[in-house]
Amino acid sequence: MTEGKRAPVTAMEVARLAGVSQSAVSRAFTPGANVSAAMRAKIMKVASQVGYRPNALARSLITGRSHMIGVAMGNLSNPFMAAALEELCVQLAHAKLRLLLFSAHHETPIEQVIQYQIEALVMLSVPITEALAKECEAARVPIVLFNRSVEDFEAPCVIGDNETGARAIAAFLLAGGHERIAFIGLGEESTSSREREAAFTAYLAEQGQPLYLREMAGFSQAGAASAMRRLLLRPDRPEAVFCANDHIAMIALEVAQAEFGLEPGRDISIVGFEDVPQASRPGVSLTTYSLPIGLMVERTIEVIDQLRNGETPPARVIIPGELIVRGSARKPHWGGAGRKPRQPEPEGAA
Amino acid sequence: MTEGKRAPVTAMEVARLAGVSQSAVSRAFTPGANVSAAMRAKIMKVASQVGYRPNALARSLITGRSHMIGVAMGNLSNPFMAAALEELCVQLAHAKLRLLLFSAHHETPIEQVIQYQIEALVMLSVPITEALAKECEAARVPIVLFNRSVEDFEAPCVIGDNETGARAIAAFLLAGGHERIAFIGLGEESTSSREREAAFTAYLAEQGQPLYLREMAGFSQAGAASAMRRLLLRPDRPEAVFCANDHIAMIALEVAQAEFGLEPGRDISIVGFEDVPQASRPGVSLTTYSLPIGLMVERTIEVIDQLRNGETPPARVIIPGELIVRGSARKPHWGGAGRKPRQPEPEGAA
DNA sequence: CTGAAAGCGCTAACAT
DNA sequence: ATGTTAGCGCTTTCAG
Repeated sequence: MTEGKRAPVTAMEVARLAGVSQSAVSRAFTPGANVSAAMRAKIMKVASQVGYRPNALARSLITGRSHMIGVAMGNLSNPFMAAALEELCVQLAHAKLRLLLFSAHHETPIEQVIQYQIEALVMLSVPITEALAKECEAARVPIVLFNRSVEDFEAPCVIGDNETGARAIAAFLLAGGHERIAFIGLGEESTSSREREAAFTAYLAEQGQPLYLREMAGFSQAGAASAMRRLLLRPDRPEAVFCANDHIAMIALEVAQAEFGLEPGRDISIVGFEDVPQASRPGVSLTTYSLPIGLMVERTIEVIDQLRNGETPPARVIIPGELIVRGSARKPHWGGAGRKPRQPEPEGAA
Repeated sequence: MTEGKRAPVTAMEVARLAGVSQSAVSRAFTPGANVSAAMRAKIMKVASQVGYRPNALARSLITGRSHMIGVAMGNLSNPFMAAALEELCVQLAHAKLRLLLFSAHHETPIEQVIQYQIEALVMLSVPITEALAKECEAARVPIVLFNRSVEDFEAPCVIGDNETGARAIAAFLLAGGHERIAFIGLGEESTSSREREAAFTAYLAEQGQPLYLREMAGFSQAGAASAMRRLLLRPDRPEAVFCANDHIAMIALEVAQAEFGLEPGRDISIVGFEDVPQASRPGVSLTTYSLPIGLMVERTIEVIDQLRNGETPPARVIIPGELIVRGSARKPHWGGAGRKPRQPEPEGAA
């Protein structure tokens, strides 16, 4: 260990080198502080020479604001989750907040995260466990739910307009003249899936054409594929299938094409929810209800900021989307529900 | 603000309540410390009653170890990246390390992350910019490259065996009797793409059958699609296309099917690299070279730990994969390169 | 506007 | 084995 592991530069050293007090250095690095321009310039010069960077940990310790936000994520193989996390990452950075990531599955101990003095916890489409809720309450860490509703626990949530979306899809399928209409859900733990299903079946029932069949995909690719297979193996297979999200819908699409030789949009209609980037790809062309991730994240950060400032955010922020008609489902003859499909946008591949 | 925002419990308070010194409380919460079982029990009891949790920030300040690892991610729409991040998240948590996430694009200021005293920075398949390298060097934050090689900057990296993989694919395609063989790369910034291409073309040349065409996808879905279109629009279109990664390959597959009516494996052969979860789906069935993400992440964390302990990790860790033969490319008649395809594994859909 | 002094909550020598 | 005493690097009164 003869390695010259020189200690990192502190404000004290900068102060000495600049011939000023240590608190002057602190002020120089504090945006709205009471420092003369001359002093600040002098300090900044020395600081950059020696490569000084304020220690955020020490600062947080004294200000009581860590600027860190915990994010609990579920399975990233759902492209919507990946997109949401990415957007959250960008917008949090823009709001000068750090993102402390952990996996909600795999039993990551939440207390480990809380110990880092996070100022809020965002649940990315994952359920709140009893233990987690208690820990957060005790530590006074507010929780924000993204793309998921509250259940027994009280917390603000930011979600897409599941009801309007599911009803729009039901109307679209009915208008397309479909008779046997099925639904593939995610699972009972998913509030989004439940809400979408409820609104969907309610609308169908209102129109005197109740849901034909119902399957659950669970949270695996294989589960989604088997759910679709069960549907298509029926003697009278459904004419249309509404899937609780695009991820399931895309798998359903593949099963219909690859295993049953059905052409989506002609032999069978498949509709998703969320409008993930892949949905617009040539080989997918999924009809779906879009959820504006950018806006959802924006509102989420607003909620976080309110929480950080001791204000009371709305209990429930619902973001409207729109029906995106592409090729995976037969269109009504009058050609009209929803807007015209969006163009594929530039999307990363690295 | 009449709200009872009681301050969080400190070790001092616990000490008072338990009638012991504050350092005793500290010791009680330090695994290998010199405390009697009785004292620890007494303290733990009081602590849990008042909901005390040690402040990790204060601890880090004094120990000089934040236990935080910065992770710079690129575009998560590439499923391999999503899977890698997820695995990293789980394994870092298991190693008692926190994951501070930020986006390498969108110019997130790296210094903001460094100020949090991260102990290492993992670059998830994203390039190191000049500025970033300098900042990290000055702050003495070691960098680890994941799925990406070094270029002008010196840093340990953990990568898949691009050379062996690309050569295996080339051999497989040659054995399949393909003559016009093309390559779609990611872009010159991607070292993985470059390495895979180099080994691929080298092997083809060695066998006296040089690469037929070469296109670049760039980092967008649209770019990958157009690259494939350019290839297929040729009067003598390629018989086989090797794509630098599965993400590109899956888009190429869709373009071939949806826009040109070609059946992969019969009319055209398409091969990817990495073996993402989607590659095994029924409608995709992509022949590819698998990269074991779990192992790659494991080795990455080993490197991080060495760095944290002042040891010198290997400059380059290369993880072997294996050729996964599925249906997207014509197989050799002698039926033999590579192993039999893996079964689809349970994979999240939430 | 600037400097001195008092901590933030905790760990790590020191004593005992 | 336990308590006492210094700080970690910084912000924030409080004087001047």
